Amino acid sequence: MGSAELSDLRMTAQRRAILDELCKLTSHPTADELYARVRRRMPRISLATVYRNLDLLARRGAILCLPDGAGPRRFDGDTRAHGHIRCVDCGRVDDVPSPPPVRIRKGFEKDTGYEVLGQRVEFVGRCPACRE
Amino acid sequence: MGSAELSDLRMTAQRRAILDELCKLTSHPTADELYARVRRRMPRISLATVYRNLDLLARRGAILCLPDGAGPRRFDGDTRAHGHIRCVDCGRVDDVPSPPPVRIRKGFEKDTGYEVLGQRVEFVGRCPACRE
DNA sequence: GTAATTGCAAAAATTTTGCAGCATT
DNA sequence: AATGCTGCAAAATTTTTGCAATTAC
Repeated sequence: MGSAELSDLRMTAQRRAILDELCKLTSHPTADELYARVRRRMPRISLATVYRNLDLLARRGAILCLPDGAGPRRFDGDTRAHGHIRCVDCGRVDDVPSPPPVRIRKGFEKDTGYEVLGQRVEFVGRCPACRE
Repeated sequence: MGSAELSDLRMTAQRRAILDELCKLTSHPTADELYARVRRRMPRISLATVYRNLDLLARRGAILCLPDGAGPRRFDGDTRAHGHIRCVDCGRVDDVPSPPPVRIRKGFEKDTGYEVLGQRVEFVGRCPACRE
């Protein structure tokens, strides 16, 4: 949702449905899971359309991409500041309160020559189900 | 290198070569790039062996896996505390000084039920070459 | 009307697996 | 000797792309 630069995109029914379903979910779905959901409303949509839209939306900051060390990427429709915790065993991702932003040392931007755009903090752990 | 639990692994020539090349590189290579390197010393090694070893080593914390939003995963042989900055345009990853650890609020562990094992801070930005 | 977007199918890219033989412990 | 590991080839998984038709602007 929200404040991102979507004005250069045409709002098709498919795009709206994808965005809508993603924002409705709190489960950080993979492209395939989201496809299954959207297909219930729109049976003829293709997986390629889901991928294409997730890519476009993520590029514009309208959604978040949460890559994992293994398995498919996950996506998050909630772009408000918040952190994530990911289970090392099953890959599940949950939200955690917004971690305080890490202060960037002046010198590191100068040393690396990078223009810094943002930062991500992610915790890794073991979820309740996998702790047993 | 170092302090990880490798005692349950047999130290084969392939494993040693993979670990050695990865630790020598500071470029956070993909599995395929690493394969190309190791193959110069050991022409008959297979890509499957590289993947299998990267997986085993990462699981034990002997190396780090740095998944990206798009494209293949990258790996890091340096497990000492340090952060990363990734270019949004070309995917290149560089090291930055160790960011201070984020203090975990007591309640969030209790709320989520997760056992917290660690945390990752990653900056995103635009590298010198892509800024032009 | 124009150009972005779509569905479909096919391909590409990335990663994993089965298996028989080999090597480390 | 036992069992983990390897190379090879094949498969599985995940993601991207070509193209003609469709649709938003």
